[in-house]
Amino acid sequence: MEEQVGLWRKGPWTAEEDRLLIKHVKVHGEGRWNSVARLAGLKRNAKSCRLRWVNYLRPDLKRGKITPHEERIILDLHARWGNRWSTIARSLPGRTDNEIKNYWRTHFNNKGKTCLEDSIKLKARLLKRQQFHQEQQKQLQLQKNDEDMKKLMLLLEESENNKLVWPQQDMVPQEIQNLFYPTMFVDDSDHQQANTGNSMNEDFVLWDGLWNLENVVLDVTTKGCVRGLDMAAMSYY
DNA sequence: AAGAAAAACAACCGCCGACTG
DNA sequence: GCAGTCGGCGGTTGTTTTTCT
Repeated sequence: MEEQVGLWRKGPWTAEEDRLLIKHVKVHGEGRWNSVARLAGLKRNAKSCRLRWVNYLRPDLKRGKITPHEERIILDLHARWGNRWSTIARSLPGRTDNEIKNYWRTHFNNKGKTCLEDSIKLKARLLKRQQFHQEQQKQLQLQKNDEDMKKLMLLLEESENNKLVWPQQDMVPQEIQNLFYPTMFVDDSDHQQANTGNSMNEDFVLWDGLWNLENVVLDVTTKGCVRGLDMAAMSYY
């Protein structure tokens, strides 16, 4: 058995190896990884075959970046479970334990770095994100202004054609009111939506909280380290 | 534009628990 | 009860890609 170990191929998988493994699993299903190599004609050991399938070839895997929503789940579950990556992965369909583990290590595991390094990097990252955020807001506002102006021109044109007059403000159509006095018509339901609604609003709420965190974090990092999840979470933002 | 540093990704290793003969 | 096998998990390392200076 020992002499066979030397025969196992190592290193990156080739497209042909992937094809053989996929074909084998399609026919025989997952499991019995020890026989996979023999049956599929692969020079890979059981562990390597399983890992390749689980982490890369499985059809239900989700590709692409970890979303902010997934990130929050990871943070939350890591606070609860610690490094139990497979447990965390079960709450994120399409994501593997390996992926989550790598993501955590890259973004949150700052062991061994000094507080000064943390604070400098944090500051730079915050500034960058803040600039990006402001730029995004500016673009949105410009776009909205443009649309509003078009709407307004249309309505005015319509009014002129129909010779409409609005002698009192309460007779002004709601659309026109909104264009002129948008802030006057924000009601509570809007705020509730901001707290519980779509991801866009959720992100704004999150950002607001995070910008406020900046001072706290920088203050803390000058006095000493914050340990555990909080520091990890903050250091990312 | 180029080199350095950081981030992201892929894969291996050792350990452990469950299962089986 | 025990040894061997298998599958799964978490830690770690190596490689590639992206970003920064």
